[in-house]
Amino acid sequence: MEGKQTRGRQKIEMKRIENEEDLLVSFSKRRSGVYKKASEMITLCGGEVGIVVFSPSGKPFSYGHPSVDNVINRFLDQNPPENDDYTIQFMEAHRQTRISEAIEQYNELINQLEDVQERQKSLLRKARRRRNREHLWWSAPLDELGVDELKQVYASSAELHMTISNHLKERSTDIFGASSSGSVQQTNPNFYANPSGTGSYAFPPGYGH
Amino acid sequence: MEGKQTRGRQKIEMKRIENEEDLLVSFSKRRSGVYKKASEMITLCGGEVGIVVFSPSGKPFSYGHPSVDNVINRFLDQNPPENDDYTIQFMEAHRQTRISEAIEQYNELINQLEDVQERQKSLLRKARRRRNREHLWWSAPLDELGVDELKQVYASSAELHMTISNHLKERSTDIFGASSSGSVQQTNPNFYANPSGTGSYAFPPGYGH
DNA sequence: GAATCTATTGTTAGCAC
DNA sequence: AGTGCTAACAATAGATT
Repeated sequence: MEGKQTRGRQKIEMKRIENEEDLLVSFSKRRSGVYKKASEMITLCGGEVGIVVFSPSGKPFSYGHPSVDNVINRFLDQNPPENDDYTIQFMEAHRQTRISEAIEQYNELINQLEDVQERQKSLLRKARRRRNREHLWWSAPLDELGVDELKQVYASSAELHMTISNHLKERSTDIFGASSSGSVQQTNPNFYANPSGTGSYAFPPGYGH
Repeated sequence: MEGKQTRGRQKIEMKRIENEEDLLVSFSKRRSGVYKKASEMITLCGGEVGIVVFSPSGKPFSYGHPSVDNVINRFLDQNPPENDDYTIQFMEAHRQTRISEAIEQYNELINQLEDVQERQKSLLRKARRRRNREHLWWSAPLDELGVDELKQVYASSAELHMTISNHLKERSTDIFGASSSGSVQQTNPNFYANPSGTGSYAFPPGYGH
């Protein structure tokens, strides 16, 4: 019999927990703690919150009110990251690039296709998160483009057409009159983008707002 | 002189704070508290975290390690929402729709253009969040499509071409031989999507994982 | 491993700046 | 709108079941 039943809460150093087992337990507890804090905040003060957590082993968890997706989408909607934008680049590429150059870039892209295959699968999954109400997003810019830009996009759309045509030809289909026929044009689903930007780091473990 | 300098922390009911001023202070403090808890969790246990908060007044805040965007993107990447997907719909629309029907739908869309103008601006902002490495996302599906699907997309790309052509014509440009010339085709940037899905609610204020 | 316990550390309501 | 104070609450490390 000791004087006390437990040692109670012990002070711990704010550094990574060495013991892997303690670490896992602590992670689970503290994750719940974070959720609870967030929940209390919303209950007391209103507003919305979305939390995404990856465990040390990479397993994803989330909490949100009204829902994670809801809050995240609202956030992304309000935070156009900067100019590392797909659409901006799409438009800029066409603003600054002649058609012939665009075709060149397109050809480069085709050569890179295999290299980015894995990445594209990821992107496809990302594309999946678009909601019903988000249809037409890439047609929206049309109304905001000037005539010159429209011309460029026009050329680009032709490239898309051509790309698909090539896809079809490569699969040896003859739907459009084998490989000849008339109206196929130069096509590109998209143009060029940066080498692969380094993620912009924002907040270190030290916290702020 | 009172016996005590302050009343210290008081117990409060877990319901929305009535006094608006107290509410704002509490929100600010508790938001910091949530950040700190998350920060400690990451420091102690590793892993990643992203938190997005909207204040009662709608102002956005965020905290994340390594960065909000980084974690959010990783999360979205691992959580393909379901089948409310833009790309899936895009593909499905072309899988299930004849070309003539697609054109019909396209015409409907044109008529709806003004109605969805505001929404499109939002979508444009969303599109902006695409990163450099995410270029080509909408060409990615090409490799995963069957021949029949490709044919549909081919028709769709033609519609896009036509759409742009119309845009140009409406602006009375004569770049492509005025309004006649040869290679313009039916075009549609995209097809149809659902009326405007209701957001899927996931987590009520009660928390879980 | 997840739930429970408890002494102890950590968080924060109310108030003032 | 954020910071500092301090007493009173609340979260949790370590141990147990």
